[in-house]
Amino acid sequence: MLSMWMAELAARSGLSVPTIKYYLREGLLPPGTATGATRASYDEEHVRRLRLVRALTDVAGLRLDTVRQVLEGIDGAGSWHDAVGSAHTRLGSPGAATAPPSEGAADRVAAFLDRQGWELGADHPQAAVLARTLDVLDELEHPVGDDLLDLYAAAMRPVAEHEVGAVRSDDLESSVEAAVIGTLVQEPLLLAIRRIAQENVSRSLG
Amino acid sequence: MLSMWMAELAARSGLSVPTIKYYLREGLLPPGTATGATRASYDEEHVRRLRLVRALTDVAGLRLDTVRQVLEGIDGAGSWHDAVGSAHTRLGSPGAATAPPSEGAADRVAAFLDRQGWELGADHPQAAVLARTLDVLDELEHPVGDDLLDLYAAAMRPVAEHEVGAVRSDDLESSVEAAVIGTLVQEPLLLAIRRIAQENVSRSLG
DNA sequence: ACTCCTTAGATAGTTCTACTCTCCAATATT
DNA sequence: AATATTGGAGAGTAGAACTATCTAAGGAGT
Repeated sequence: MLSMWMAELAARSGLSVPTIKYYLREGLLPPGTATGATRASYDEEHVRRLRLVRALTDVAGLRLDTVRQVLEGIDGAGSWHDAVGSAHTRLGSPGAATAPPSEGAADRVAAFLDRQGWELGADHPQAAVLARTLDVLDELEHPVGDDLLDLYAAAMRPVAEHEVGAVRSDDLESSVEAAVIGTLVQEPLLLAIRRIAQENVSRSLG
Repeated sequence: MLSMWMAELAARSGLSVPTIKYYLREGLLPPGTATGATRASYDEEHVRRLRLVRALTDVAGLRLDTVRQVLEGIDGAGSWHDAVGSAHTRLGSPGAATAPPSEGAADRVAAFLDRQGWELGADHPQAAVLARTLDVLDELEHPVGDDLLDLYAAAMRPVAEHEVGAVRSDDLESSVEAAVIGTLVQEPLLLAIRRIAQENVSRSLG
């Protein structure tokens, strides 16, 4: 099964032919190899790419233009670190345009990163998400303390170590793709488990 | 500042008057107390509610109809556990309609919950999210092992205990609202910290 | 060679979400 | 009395993600 036509690509990916054409137009799927003016053949890579696109939209909840940027990052990345960094740079927060964080929140985030021994440009999007979320929690009169941030960090440190260590492949291309999957598609697992844990803890406390 | 008119509610919440009217129509904001045929007065609760709505859309990334369902859960909940359970029941996955999970994935989730000593109806939405995500990861040829699930559970257990323990208020109403905030609005904090941790671990490994 | 079917490529239309605008009559305010 | 604001209802709009239609060019079977 080295190559296939559009109809089979649609069948293998579970998407309709018009949807795949739309993804081609939007630059989410590289064009097939043209075998004439009205024919192009696709291969296994195209099937994988389409499945990844759907995972990033349906499971990770990304918008298509974000998916496109993340995929461009995959295609251009030279290492695991590049790929993850590139993906994170393009992510920001799930919702709408983020207002700039307050100075106080930015300072708290800087102190937090310092406490954890983590280096990160202060202009990194995830630092901005952190600071902005702290602001929103303050506005909701539900401020979170530095102890919670440190607890989150303590919880995520071994998780991150395991996840990064799990992707030790010689194949750079698939390793880079695995980085994005491991970061974005596994997020719902972590959140679902947190929710389940919360429900069980709260039940056990009456 | 016991009560205010629409114009001031708009100013205090940062939303436009038409948007607030829209939220009233959609049942996201309870109506003010009418003081005549063309006048209604709003209070501090309305300001808080509007801020919560924006936090749930902008920060937690929920859609408005999901927000409405979650808020209805708050208004009807009798306990922390009820509120969180109700919110989780209405959440499902971030993206589109979820296909039913495979039998194998459902079995793995059941075994996982059993290993962790967690009780949860097999029909609980978060269990379905878990199973469905496992299926998607398999389809992406990026299967995750039970060890990762157990690692996530070990990481989330102390987090959940701290979070649930942090909400010990005598005021039931604000406690129930705090449950939803603590669950949903704090999610971006956890995810951002995971991403930052991943980047630092991967940098430290070269 | 002839007919039928599929495809690439382009354009236009649809559905859904979350607003945003416009009106109107009924008040408040000045 | 003149002006401004509000509640309520309906229509209109912008963006995202498809979906449908059309055309011309191949290719497949006979």
